[in-house]
Amino acid sequence: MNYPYRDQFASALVTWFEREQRDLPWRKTKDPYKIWVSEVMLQQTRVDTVIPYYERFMKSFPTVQALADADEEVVLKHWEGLGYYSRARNLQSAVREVHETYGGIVPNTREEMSTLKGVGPYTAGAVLSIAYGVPEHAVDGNVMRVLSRVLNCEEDIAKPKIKPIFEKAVMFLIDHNNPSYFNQGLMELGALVCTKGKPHCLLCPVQAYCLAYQEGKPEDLPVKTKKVKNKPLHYAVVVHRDGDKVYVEQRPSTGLLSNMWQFPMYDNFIGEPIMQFKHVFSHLTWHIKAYYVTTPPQSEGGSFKTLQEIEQLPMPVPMLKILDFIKIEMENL
DNA sequence: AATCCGTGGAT
DNA sequence: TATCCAAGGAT
Repeated sequence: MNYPYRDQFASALVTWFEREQRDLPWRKTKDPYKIWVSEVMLQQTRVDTVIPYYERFMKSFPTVQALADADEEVVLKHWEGLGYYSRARNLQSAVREVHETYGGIVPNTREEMSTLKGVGPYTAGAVLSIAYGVPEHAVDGNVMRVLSRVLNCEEDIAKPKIKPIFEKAVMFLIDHNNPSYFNQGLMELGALVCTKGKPHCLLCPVQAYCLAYQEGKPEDLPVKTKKVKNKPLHYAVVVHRDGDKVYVEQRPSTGLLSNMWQFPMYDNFIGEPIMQFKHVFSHLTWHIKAYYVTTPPQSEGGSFKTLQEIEQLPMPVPMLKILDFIKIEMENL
């Protein structure tokens, strides 16, 4: 590293974070378990979205033991609407591992943490630094963007080989007196000041130490290529009704929306749809036509349940839309 | 290395 | 409307 502002950068960043940090629920604690839960929820998910989920989750599962003892279905219900549902299953699996193998104490080394399901390089570093004060890197999307500017890196940060470079950079820059505030400061700076569109350089505490700013083109960074093609899929979702009960089934334990509940999905169906809409995922789009029938389902494995029972089951957002519709429909019977 | 895995807000 | 993408990880 030939970056000349190491100590000044770290000092200015930590001082700024002490003064400007947002008041967030998970910043009221140093409980490693609670920090861990927050970090998993925050993966690829916005702060404002996470807050109510985090509050509700902590009321129901305030400790490692509480989450370890919970039913998976109840945990998934708490995750409903957050997306990436494998996070919830992996988190509970890992928490059970901590409960059984580590006596309920979240391990404080990267080696041990990294063995836990759903804990990757970022989450391990975040928990270690924030909860335990261990000087470990926690490089997320914010940090990639901030460092690409501070270090004036013109490489394509979408390339997998770049991230380890920034992890080494953090280990070089990190404030050993306050790894927690250094890492959080880096992320907070990316969220509030060093934003992706037009960064607010006039408000930046490390403007004087930013190589891209010195070059006069911080808004041209980072360079990031990517193209994800979204594949359209057409489905018929059929609501089989028998009296006051409706047929629901659980999705497989692997793949898209694993273990979530749904109304049966078919490639095609004859009749007049009660509603139709599209639901966009990261890499595919469901084009849904929903149908209402009083005939038995073709599929097996599910069962007829009342709406009150169905409301207790974790369902993905597109199924919740259909559920809302038939709730109104069946109230009028 | 490239894909898969959700959702909703911002532009 | 289309695109990006937000405190990533698993395969």
